This record gives sequence, structure tokens and C-alpha cells, in this order.
Amino acid sequence: MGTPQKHTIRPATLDAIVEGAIRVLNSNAGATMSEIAIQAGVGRATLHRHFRTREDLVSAIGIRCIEETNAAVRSEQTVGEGAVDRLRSTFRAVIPLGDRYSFLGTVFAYDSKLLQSYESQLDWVESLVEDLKKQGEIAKDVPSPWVVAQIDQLVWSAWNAIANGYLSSDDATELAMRTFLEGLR
Amino acid sequence: MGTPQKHTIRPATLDAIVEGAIRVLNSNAGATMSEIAIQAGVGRATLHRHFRTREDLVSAIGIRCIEETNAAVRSEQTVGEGAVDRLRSTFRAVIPLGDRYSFLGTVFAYDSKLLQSYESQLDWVESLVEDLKKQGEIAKDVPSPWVVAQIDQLVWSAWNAIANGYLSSDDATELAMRTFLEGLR
DNA sequence: ACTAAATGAGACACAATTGTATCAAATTGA
DNA sequence: TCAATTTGATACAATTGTGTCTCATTTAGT
Repeated sequence: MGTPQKHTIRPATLDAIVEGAIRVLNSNAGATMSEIAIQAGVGRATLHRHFRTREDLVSAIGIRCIEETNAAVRSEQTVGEGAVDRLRSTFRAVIPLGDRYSFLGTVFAYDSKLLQSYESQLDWVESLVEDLKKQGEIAKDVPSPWVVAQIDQLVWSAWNAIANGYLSSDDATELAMRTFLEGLR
Repeated sequence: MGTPQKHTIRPATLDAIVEGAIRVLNSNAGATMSEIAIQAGVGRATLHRHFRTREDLVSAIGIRCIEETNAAVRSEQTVGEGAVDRLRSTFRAVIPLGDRYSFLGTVFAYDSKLLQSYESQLDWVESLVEDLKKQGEIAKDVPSPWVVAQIDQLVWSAWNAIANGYLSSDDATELAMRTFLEGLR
């Protein structure tokens, strides 16, 4: 559902749409189909041809971004790593993607399908948190949802820090790890 | 600018509008003027009479919320407190307000005036962070914007935790303090 | 009660956006 | 080069939300 396949889309067109939409949505979450089409360098009709509604388009792009993040996380993982290193790998994988995905935060509020997809991504983090607890790396008396939230928000902090130019990607990763484990005392 | 005073607004009407708007915006950030009017129990014309545009209305309400937060923080402060206690007082003042303000996060993205007002509120936090550093309560090598972001996000975490029902207001405050100072190790 | 003013309800014009349809032009692949 | 099909441009209808206005009704203050 969502994207009808009556017409085939050219890879170059799809790419242009996705990249253009990400670009424009990052600076204006309420961008219209016209604006997206212009930024993507395609006709507005082409947008509607492949994504019936605006909602479909935004959803599809959001899901694509989330899947990209998943892939990045997976490719950064090494078998046999301890939980702490897995956490660091996760930060290292996700944090550099911030400039592409900063629009997601503003889009989630309007799209419950996207929100769902995002929450399913948090499953990965949840199992990571369980491992951290099992291996005694973090306190067991802290509610797991709280821990998940902290990891999530450290990623957002890192994205902002990088966007604002006061931290590099690597420094942000290390500071996130340190803040998470030891706090700021 | 913003709100013309050609007509006087009755306190009861203003209250109904503000409370109704907060209520409906919390569940749907893109609510229309009609929806807001219905939820507020006033005529749509009355909305436009006192807030020329939708933007004015949302802005005014956002600013009002921010001012309420400021007032809550101020009233919770005690003279002569150390910086750590001031931080705790801040958490204690702000965290219980979560159910009223959860819409702000989704509204900021669309209103630069509001964003500005919000950022000026962060000035308070910035000076608090400077004091924390001066008194040796937190590491001096951590960038202050990072610290500010952590405090901000701990408030959001707490709001979510309370909304999801797994933490009480008091527990959330203490967990925020602990996470901030000592991390989750 | 009386008066002044605020409110509610509805009609209205207006603008913006969406989604569809059509057809010429460009692109791809054989 | 040719045929098939995607694309771009444009026109179009329909929808939705905004903001203004009017007038009857209600409310508050005297």
C-alpha cells in the first residue's frame, strides 16, 4: 500500500526525490509538494505519480532514513563485542547521520506510521540496555525505558552539538559515552 | 504587535482559549482554528478577535507557557542555595508541568519567534551551569552547551516517564539528578 | 433594569494546496 | 534508429483553512 507501481520510477528520479525531500524538509518541516518538487528538480506530477499523497512521500522517506540508520548500526557492529563497546559502536554509527535526519524529529509528531517505525527501531536499543544491565555495566535499579531515553537523547544532543559546530563527530561520541556512564560530575 | 486590543477580552474567555488550545495542541500540533475554538468552547470569531492569526495564538500560548515555567522555577528557588540544590529545585519546579507543555516540542519547529523565546529561557540554565562549574560540581572540560542540553533533555525524559506512568514526579526528579551527576553506571 | 460591550453563529471571499488528467518532449533499451 | 515509457508542464476541480464581517444574543457594570 502507499506507493502504486503502475509506473516504474527511474533510479535517478527516485534519488533526486529522496535527497531533495530530505534537504528541504530539514529546513522546513511543512514544505509543500511544490517546494519538494522544485528542490528535487522534478515535476510535481512526478511526485504524485510515485507517491499518491504527501503523507505517503514523507512516510516513505522517514522509513527509508530509519532503515538507513539500522543498516549503519548493523555494519558498525562486531561480533563478540561487549555491551559497552556495542553502545559506543551504535553512537559512532548513528551520530554522523545527524545532518540528514534532523527533520525526523519535527515530522514524527504528524505521522503515527512513522512514529511506529521509529519505535520499532528502539527495540534494538532496548536489548542493548538489557545486555548492559546483565553485564553489570549500568545500575540495575534504573528503569530500562529511562536508559533507552537517555541513549536516544544523547544522540540528539550529539547531532545538535555537531550542527552547532562545537563538537566533532568523534568527540561527540566520546562525550556521549562519558555522559551516559559517568554523568557530568 | 500581534494581539490588537480594540476589544477587551473577558478573563473567563481568555482562560478558556488558553486551556482549550493547550489541551488540543497537546494531542494534535496541527490543530485548526476551528478545532481549537471547539475545544475551548468559544466561537471561532472570538479567537480571531483576540488573536489576529493562528500564528499569533500559538505564539502567545507558547510564550505564556514559558513564562509560567519561569515563574515556577523562580518560586521554587531559595536564596543562598548551592548550585546543585538550585538544579534540583529547577527540576522539581519544571518536571511537574510536563502534561501541559508536551505540545511545545512539536510547535517550536514551526515558530521561530517561539524558539527565540525558548532559547532566552535557556539563559537561566546557562548561568546555572556556570555556577556548577565554578563550584566544582561538574567537570570543567565539558562544553557548557552540552551541559545545558543534558539538563533540557532530562526534563523531557522526565516528562515522558511521567506521561508513560513509570515514574512519579519526585522519583523523576531524583533520577534526573542522579543521571546528570553520576550517569547510569 | 438599563446600557455598553463582548460573544456566538453564520455567511463570505480569498488563498493555498492537493490530487487528477492530458499531452508533448525526453530518455531508455533493444 | 525506433518504439515504449517515463517525465515535465500545464490546466483543472475540489478541498481546506484563513481571516473578515454582520447581526442577534448574552453578559457585566452601573
